[in-house]
Amino acid sequence: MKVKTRERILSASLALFNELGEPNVTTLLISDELDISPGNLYYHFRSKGDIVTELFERFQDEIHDLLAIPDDVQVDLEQLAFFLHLLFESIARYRFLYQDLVNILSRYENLQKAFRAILDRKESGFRLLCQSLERQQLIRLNETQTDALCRQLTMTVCYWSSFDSLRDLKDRRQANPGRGVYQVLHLLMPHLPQQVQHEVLAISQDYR
Amino acid sequence: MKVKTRERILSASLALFNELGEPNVTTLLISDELDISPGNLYYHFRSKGDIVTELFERFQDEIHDLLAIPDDVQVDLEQLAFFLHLLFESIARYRFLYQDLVNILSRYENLQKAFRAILDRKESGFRLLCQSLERQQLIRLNETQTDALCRQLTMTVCYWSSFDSLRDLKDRRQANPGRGVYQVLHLLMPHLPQQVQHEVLAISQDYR
DNA sequence: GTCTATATTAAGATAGAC
DNA sequence: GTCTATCTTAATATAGAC
Repeated sequence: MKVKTRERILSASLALFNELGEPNVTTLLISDELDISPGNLYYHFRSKGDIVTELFERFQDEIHDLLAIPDDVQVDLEQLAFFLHLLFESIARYRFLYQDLVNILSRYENLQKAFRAILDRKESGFRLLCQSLERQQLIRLNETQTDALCRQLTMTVCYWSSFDSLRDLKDRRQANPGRGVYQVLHLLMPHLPQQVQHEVLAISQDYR
Repeated sequence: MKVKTRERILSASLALFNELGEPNVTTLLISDELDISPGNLYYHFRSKGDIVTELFERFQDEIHDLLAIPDDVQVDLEQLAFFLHLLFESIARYRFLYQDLVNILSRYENLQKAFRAILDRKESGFRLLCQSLERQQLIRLNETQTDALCRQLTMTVCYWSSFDSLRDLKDRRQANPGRGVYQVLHLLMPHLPQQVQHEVLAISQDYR
């Protein structure tokens, strides 16, 4: 017994949730997957909701660390792309949350407030990053534009992977965070000066 | 018995699906709402899936008509905004489909192909509209930009209303298509020449 | 900590009377 | 067309032995 059962339950649940969708995964399926009894599973978690909640908390911690952006951050475009990559990866690791968001938040009401806080945190993060680009004269936005852009960015990181996975719902094992980075960079592109656009275009091709 | 029961079932189901989420609505709840027996409901529809499928087909018809855009369409920006408004309204009327998309498509596999076709149709529609704007010199896009933009537009009309409704999950009765139009117009904005931007900004304020 | 067996609940669906 | 009564299935969860 190298890895504790509790931990194995969490990791198997996460894999199954992502692959099949959380509502389609029963506690029986999870215990089957691990070759343990359903009773054993319920010894470690008092309910399926507790598993979901604990996974959510781990996601929350990850995202919290990632979005701890200092007010005076200086990022170049390469670093920005890398940040986006990490963000899309985090979200992809817990993509089951996003794929049936309304359903999950309505069945596990305890997650609603925290989830909204994550969205707010994302939008604030994008705002800081835009400001950093502005300080470097890499971008020029008025307030209205910033609002719309940051909201659009927040929505895109939320839903891109779900949208992308509609192409083939068969193969849900993998997600491709690179395509998301590509898409987001193209959201910024039209706001950049000509020569910077070419630079970003080159970066975006790498992520494609 | 003015309105036929079958029709009443469809319309009550749609309302409940949109408000509570399709997975949270049981056949019993639907029949309760209409003060008919569950047996009666099953006389009219052989399964809950049949109700979902029929509602989907109505949505499909609506969207099909709306997206029947001629190749050589000429639209000004006002008309474009109005088109977006109609599109967001159609989607809002059947928003239950989008709010738990992965879940619904995985449980009703018969809808997958048709749903993907709708997405393709949307993207093609946006492509035609972009081309129309280009012919009028209102916008200037290369091929890469057009691809990224049309994909972004498609994703936005899909998920905007879900995203917007995360603000307050309590009140799911209403959706506000105007905010979506605003958001989409701001996606186009940076691609437009200065003076046109002001015009679109004014239009977008009306929809806010 | 883990198992087997079982209770509980609820949803989807059907049968047969009216 | 509509009702009542009931069946079937399956998921969440618990009890008690090992």
